[in-house]
Amino acid sequence: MQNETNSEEDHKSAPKWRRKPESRPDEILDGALIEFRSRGFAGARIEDIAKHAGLSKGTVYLYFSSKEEMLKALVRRSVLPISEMFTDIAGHVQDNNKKAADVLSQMIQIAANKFSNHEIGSIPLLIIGEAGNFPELAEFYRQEVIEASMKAIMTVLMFGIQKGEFRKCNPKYAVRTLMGALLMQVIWDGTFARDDEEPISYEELIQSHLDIFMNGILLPQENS
Amino acid sequence: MQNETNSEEDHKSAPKWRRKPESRPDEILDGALIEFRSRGFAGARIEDIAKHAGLSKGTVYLYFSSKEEMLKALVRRSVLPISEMFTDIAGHVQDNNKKAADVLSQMIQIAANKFSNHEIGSIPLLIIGEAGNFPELAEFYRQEVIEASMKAIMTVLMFGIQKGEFRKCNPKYAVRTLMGALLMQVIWDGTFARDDEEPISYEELIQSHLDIFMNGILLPQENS
DNA sequence: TATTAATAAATAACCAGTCATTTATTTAAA
DNA sequence: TTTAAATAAATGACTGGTTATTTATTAATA
Repeated sequence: MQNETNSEEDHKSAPKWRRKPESRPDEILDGALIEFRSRGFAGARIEDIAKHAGLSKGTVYLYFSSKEEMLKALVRRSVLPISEMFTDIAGHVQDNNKKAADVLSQMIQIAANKFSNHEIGSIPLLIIGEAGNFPELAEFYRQEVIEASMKAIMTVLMFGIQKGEFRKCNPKYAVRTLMGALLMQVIWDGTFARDDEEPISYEELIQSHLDIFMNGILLPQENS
Repeated sequence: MQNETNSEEDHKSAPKWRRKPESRPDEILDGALIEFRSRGFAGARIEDIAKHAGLSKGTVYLYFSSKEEMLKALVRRSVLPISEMFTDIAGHVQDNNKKAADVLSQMIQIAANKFSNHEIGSIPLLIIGEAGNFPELAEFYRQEVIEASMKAIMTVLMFGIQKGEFRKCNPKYAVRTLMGALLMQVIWDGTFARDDEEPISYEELIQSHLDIFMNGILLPQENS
């Protein structure tokens, strides 16, 4: 991640070389995530967070004005890729001639992929633990991640029902059936999984889950 | 918030001071749950917990030796009814001639009922937030609640497969499909639900969920 | 040198847990 | 029955340790 150093001396113009790397705030957030998750927000010590980034306590205040600001930045950082992904996919549903079931499968698989990344999957767990202290943050996450995701999924569900591909169902509840297993896996990994055991395979879980869900929601059809 | 007067005779009630009732530890735990959930374990103040029970700080130490002890007692209190319930039900599966699907439905409905009780449903959320600080507690909950529940459900699933009632599936994953929606609802209620909106109906959600799940897992049959 | 980055030390709150003291209730002597 | 110990329950000021944030100082770069 180093920029080309001042091998080419340029005194006045060009990108200024700084010891402060661009990635510094990100590195601090990485440490913050680790500490927030393992000690809780109140229990996490700034000094420990700094240590993860190879800095001393005071230095993190050059990048974040407070502990709370770190938490907010952490959540913000995790949110963008998710909502983008979903609205993007949903926008293409009606255009192509894919089956709704395939679109749905694809969405869940992509989501599973995202959330299997610790940096993204840990955030909902953090919010669950801190929602009482930071209700605005929980509300933000609800809107930007959960409701955006639900909306995208419900769109496809309704589309599938409309087409006669899916049985009639209430998408408001069906979406919870669909997302629940994924959430459960995220929580399992971040809370209950032990080091000494074979981890649950996201891939197999999602495959099994989609198999049951699709079988449960598809209308029996002669052929297509 | 005054005491119900003593059963024996007493002429005047002095509001300032109350005799130690048997229920006192439970009242303290109720307050602890509220504070732990809204501030996190580290952020919760003993004085606030005490206030919920109408006591002063020092008094809670007559009942619990430390904050950590309160947390442990809180989890312990919530655990017993759950595991009892499940092992009890599972034990009766093979005896009667119910369909596996009906047994499963019943189990999920009973579980939903239990977890819709705030005192029980809040505990997994608490553990998710504090698993890093109290790994033994997370492990305890995993074994006593999650694995006990999973085991009971998987028993019924395997029974249903064996009977030819259910399609072949891997119970290890199917149980996650089944429990996930319930977990999602618990988290929704405890983390993201707003006061200004119609709450999601457990009953309707579970009905929809079971409908999809059963439809997804049942073998098509002529008649029964 | 001037400026920015980083640090280490200092400050100011905060709060778990303790304990000397107060208050209600019970016991039993008068 | 009245009254005065004795006991049980509850209190809240206080202590000690911890840590977020600020400030003074040093180091590195342009």
